[in-house]
Amino acid sequence: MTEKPVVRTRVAPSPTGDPHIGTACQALFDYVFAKSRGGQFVLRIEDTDRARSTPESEAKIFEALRWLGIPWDEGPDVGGPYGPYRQSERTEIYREHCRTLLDKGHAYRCFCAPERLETVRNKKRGPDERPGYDGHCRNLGEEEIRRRLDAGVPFVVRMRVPDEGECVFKDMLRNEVRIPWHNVDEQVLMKSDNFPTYHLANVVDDRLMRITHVIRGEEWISSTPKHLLLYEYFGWAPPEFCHLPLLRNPDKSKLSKRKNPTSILYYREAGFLPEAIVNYLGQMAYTLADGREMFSLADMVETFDPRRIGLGGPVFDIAKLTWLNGRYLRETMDAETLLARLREWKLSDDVWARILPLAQPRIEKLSDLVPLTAFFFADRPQYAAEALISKKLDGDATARLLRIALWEMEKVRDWNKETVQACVARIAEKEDLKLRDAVGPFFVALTGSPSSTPLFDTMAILGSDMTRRRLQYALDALAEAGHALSSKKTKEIEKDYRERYEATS
RNA sequence: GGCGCUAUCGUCUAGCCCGGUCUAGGACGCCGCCCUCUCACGGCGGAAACUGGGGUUCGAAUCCCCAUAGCGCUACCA
Repeated sequence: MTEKPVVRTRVAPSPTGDPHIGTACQALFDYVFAKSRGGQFVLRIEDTDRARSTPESEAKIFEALRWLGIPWDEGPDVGGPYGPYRQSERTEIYREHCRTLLDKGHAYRCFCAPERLETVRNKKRGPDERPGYDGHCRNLGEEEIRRRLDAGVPFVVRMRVPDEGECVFKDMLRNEVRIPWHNVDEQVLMKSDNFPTYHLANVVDDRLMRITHVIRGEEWISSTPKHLLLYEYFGWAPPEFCHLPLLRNPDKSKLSKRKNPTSILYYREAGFLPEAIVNYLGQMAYTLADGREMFSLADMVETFDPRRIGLGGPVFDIAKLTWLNGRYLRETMDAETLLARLREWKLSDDVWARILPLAQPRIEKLSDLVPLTAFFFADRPQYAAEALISKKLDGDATARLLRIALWEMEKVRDWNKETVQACVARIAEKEDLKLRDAVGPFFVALTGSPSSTPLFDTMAILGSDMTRRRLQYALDALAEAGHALSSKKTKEIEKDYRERYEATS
């Protein structure tokens, strides 16, 4: 009797920015699938992009998933038998596997300069041409390779892809997917910094970590042939593939922070409950057979049937999430529980201990306190859009300032009073504004009033996610008041921003 | 442009695999009414969808083909 291998799934986020609601959704389905089959769920950190990955972002992923209550059996923080679970700690493994491919002739070194690749990429290609790389270094002679290696010419390793035939694979949720090999790019496997790309690392790790079911976003369908080919090159049996539809913005495009709050931590700050979010996410492209709309993670595990996963990309609708959240608040807790939850959230002595020193000098009666500090506990402060505008800064200038601030603040890694102050000061300087004038719109956007607790302390307490969300709200308010940043205008600002801010940073 | 995926109310969806029971069901949002010291909750009701065209069939939301549309991928990002 052959024993069926234990079902193992994984979520493999890359720690570049805020923990994304889409990652949570994918993690949820991976988790539920594994658990419904008595299996294990693994968290792996894909930090092979060393330019963009940060430890702060990784920590936020743990925090967000833990807060949501989706536990992992193995991961960088808890360990496990197939570690390490952080790709940056597995580089030697990838290098070995890369050597194998090179030795077997399944991969080749490419010495092309980035500039050349740029040209190749931008060249308009005919319908019969392979996308991506043009195969320039595909058949270099031994000698030629040696010569460049000796000369220290930087190179990448690319996988070889057949010219003929097609890749046919079965997706758990779809019929056969057929993609002609001819349309598959000869992807880079090893970058010139000697780090692997997603494609190599992902296949090697899934194999070594005994992943049986790759449940991931639909955006990966077109890369699946590459992955399958790698399994074949290594002589490994591939796992099952299951591509989940992507969460969408209200305009149906892939869910993005441009158009929606996507940071899980923002939802926490705004007062959403983890069980409501998990429940709502479970409703994205999925329904329980009995039609229940309120269900827990355990309910989902108990009844999970992957065949009930729909394939249309669901729009992430905050209004409906809000309604569901309200049901949890009023139907699942008594006053005592609610109070405990409120304390767990923000109404704690710890938080008050940070707020009080800012508020005390500004009150004359005890009764002044709550009105003065209410905005700390709100999601969107209430104010008229005109309040954001001043003589020094008209509506358009304010919009520009806030837009730039949003970009700059994304880059603040360790969010505290000092870093945030430096950030705003830098913007004021670059925009040639006195700090005093620049700060006005921030006060209103963040606190709802031009006079309030000190800005930078306030920002530190609100936190990165909520601060940035409120700036976005302010931008929305300005847009409604006739100061919308068109996408053209935004592009102009962004170009200008990149030139003036990044060169010197 | 190329390749791929998808397609039921504005949104999340049931139904589709195993055609008739679908005058297409539920939920969010919206509107109206009721409850009520206000508001909210709750209750009741309403407007609102099978993308189009061809087949197959006695019969198609359900099966097939084409068109269209949306989305994704098309990086030394994942």
